[in-house]
Amino acid sequence: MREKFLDIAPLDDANDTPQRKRILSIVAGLFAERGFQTVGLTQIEKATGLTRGALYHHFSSKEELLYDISVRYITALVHSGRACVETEQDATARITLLSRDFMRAVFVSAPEMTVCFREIRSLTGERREYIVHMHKMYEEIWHECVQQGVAEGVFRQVDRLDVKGLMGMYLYSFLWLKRDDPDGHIEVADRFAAMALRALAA
Amino acid sequence: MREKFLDIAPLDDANDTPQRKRILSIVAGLFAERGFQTVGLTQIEKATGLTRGALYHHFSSKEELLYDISVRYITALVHSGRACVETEQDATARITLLSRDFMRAVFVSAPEMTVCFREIRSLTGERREYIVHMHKMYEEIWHECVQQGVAEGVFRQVDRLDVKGLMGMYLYSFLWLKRDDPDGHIEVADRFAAMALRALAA
DNA sequence: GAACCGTGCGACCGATCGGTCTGGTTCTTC
DNA sequence: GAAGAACCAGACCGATCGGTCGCACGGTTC
Repeated sequence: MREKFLDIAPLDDANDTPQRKRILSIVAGLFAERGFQTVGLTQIEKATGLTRGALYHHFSSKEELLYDISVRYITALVHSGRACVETEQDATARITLLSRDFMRAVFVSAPEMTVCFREIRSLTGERREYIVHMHKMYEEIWHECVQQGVAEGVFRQVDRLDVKGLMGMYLYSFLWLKRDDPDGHIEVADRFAAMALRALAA
Repeated sequence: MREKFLDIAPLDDANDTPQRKRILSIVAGLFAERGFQTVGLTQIEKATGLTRGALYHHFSSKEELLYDISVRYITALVHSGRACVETEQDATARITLLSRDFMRAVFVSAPEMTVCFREIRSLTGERREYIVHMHKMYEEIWHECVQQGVAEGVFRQVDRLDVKGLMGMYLYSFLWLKRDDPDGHIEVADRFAAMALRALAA
């Protein structure tokens, strides 16, 4: 599946300059707060302190900005999700760790996550397909974790619908998670993990 | 709280003509599919078969279209939610009925629900406040149901965070619920109710 | 000092945006 | 038959949209 998307730059971020990163971070905040379509290039100019020419020196289109923000976030999430699965052995511990990892991602990358999940429709063609694909990849990580628990006998019979329910519980958090409490997301993660484990228990 | 918003028309839909309803339904589909900001008046003209003058005869602005779609959906949802609570006696039955009612709303009013939950940011001033207020009202219905279960002793100690988790599980469904299966949402509702009851059980 | 290059400036482009306005037609209701 | 609601046709408004282009500045390299 990956080779299908090889021509969508950038799949690696080796060509990331500090300036590019700075722009992406600022623009992620704008897109998250006001929405991709609402934010005009004039606002981006003001927020970054750069003019149009300078912006188009770093990026080839407004959509590329959106894609770069999204692809960096979702790729990092999938990678850290896989790392969680490899770290822990039994299904219960894996779910707990995945829970913490996701809430941490929501906490530290709230704007990027908001943009990545709410503005997919503004992407077109292969770029959109790839982000959708990565979303599915992440859900797959949870699905496999849950199925492992079923195989171990600690979870009841569970299918994709139950996993959708879990994902919803977690995803919705980007709309209400408090940003001022530096440890709040850990408590949320543990409470949600407890709910998930109760809902899945054999 | 209600009197605060009395000057936002329309709070009752007595002045709803068939044509207004037709326009709102079509536009809800457009907004849900492509987003409020993306859809221009030219597209609305094409989709409704009306010209600009005719549209502005029925509505005073594009934002009013968005508000009318949202307020009708969320008001109906809160009303039917309250009816669910009044119909059933014990907390378990109430949750089960609320679950069915919500999934039915997602099924029959998917575009309106999508618009109401995803395009709030494009509303301004009191209109936005009112829709946000109604969202809280709906969450309050669930919260009270859950607290009743706690008081009855059938649920464990539960707070707002757990309710947020439940709401997320349900809300997310508008993104993946199948529209072709006429009874699919009932199965989803019952499965989700079962998950909720497991997660809340004492 | 000439050539080059990464970076940035800002005027400018055609297209489209939401919204207004004039003028006229058809239909129902009193 | 007067009134008025519903609607059509479409020119027009100022503003803004995403994007392009030619040029300038400061360093490096030869």
